[in-house]
Amino acid sequence: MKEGPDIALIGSLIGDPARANMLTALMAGRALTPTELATHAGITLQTASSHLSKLEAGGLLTQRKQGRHRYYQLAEDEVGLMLENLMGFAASRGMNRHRPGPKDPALRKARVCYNHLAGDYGVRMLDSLIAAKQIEVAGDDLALTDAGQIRIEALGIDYASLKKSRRPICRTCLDWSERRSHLAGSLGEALLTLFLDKGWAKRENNSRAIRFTDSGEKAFSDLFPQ
Amino acid sequence: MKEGPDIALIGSLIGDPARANMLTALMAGRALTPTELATHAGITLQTASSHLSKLEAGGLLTQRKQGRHRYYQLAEDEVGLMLENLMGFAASRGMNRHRPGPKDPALRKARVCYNHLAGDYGVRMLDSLIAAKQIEVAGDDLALTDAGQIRIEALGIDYASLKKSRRPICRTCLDWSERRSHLAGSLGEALLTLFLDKGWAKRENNSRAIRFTDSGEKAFSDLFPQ
DNA sequence: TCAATGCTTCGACTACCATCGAAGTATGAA
DNA sequence: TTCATACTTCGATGGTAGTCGAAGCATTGA
Repeated sequence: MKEGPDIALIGSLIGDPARANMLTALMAGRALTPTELATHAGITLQTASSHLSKLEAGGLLTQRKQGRHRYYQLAEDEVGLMLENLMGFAASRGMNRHRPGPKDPALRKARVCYNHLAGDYGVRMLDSLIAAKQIEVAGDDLALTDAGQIRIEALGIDYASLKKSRRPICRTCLDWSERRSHLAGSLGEALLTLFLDKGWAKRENNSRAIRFTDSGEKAFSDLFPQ
Repeated sequence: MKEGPDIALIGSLIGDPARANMLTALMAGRALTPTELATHAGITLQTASSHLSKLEAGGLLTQRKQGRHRYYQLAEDEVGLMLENLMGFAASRGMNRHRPGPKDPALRKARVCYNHLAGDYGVRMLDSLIAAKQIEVAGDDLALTDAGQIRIEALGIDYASLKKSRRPICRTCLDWSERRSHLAGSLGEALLTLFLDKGWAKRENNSRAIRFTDSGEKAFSDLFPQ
């Protein structure tokens, strides 16, 4: 056995179906009680309690007591991202139980993935950019075209500062509800920041869902026609 | 409860320590044989074979046959990325394997690895041989010096027949309980055989543990002082 | 043809863990 | 105080998966 991070520990935590169901339920972002999570997972409260303490000990969940309830939620954003990544991978392998993606329609429509836009809107945005030849596909990689550069500068995004960073400007990120790629990288982040700054959309609190305003919907459709 | 990609399936694949070790070993990018992977994971070939077919069925690995060897490697780049992501997460949580290796103290002290001596005693033996300049370290490889050759012949090991074989005489093998190298190769095998033949040590049955007799302990310490 | 090597399959064993009933603890309400 | 709710802990059970020995199959080399 070599040195290195213990992926087996995390794997075994996620590997139990009951625990995986609870984690999936918690990915909507809301905090849930053991009773709720037990029904999500189809197990009794005692069993759920045992699972939850293991997940907490493993650093995946935190709990807070409130009256006689205990609320569990994902420990940090990082946990949600790690799970999202796993789900994307699983979905790409056709490892679906029933219907991929979050149950919550709001999450399915638009949500934060890492720091960029995911969900139906995220996929549509990338499709539209490619169709307009502002982003080019080269194998698994994406590249911003000259037209694309002009376009994002017109939107008020500082291309020079994106270029300066070591991070890739455009990257694909597999969307686990849509099973298709959306736009990640520093440009993905800059675009989401733009939407939020312009007031076109805002994050739901305690959730990774993003809600577009009416004017935001319109602006988005104009910018990224289908 | 039933929607969403099946992260439990992947989790359980990664969740077994033996499989996690194999995957970690394969993250270097090279294709490895079942035999190699078995030693990496510290399990027998049979067990490794069973794990490998599960990993292949799960889409994490592919194999190709080449002569009488089978080479396993990560199925696609995506798999490596997913694992890297997991490792990054695990590392960020400080989830490093705190106590690697077998629980059983006897196994930790001395055991068979492949066909040579591993565990604390295995590491000590190699250290001692290097300190006595009977084995030379050259990068990842080991070489028997002239002094070493004389020494092992004095012990009654037939150097000529070792030389004849195609197998390397000295090889390093990473010790999964000690996290350091011990001596493998035909010399490693010959030395273990010597210990067993002289009655200094014997294999516990139904285990890979090796138990040294009192006289064997003494002889070992004389031969390989710390 | 025979022997050696590399690997898989089969069968049996064992250890672990998820599971749930029952009992115990904590909080809040009547 | 007494009861109800929410949850945890304990103990027992059962199923499953990891493990290895033995045997079988395939390839290579002599």
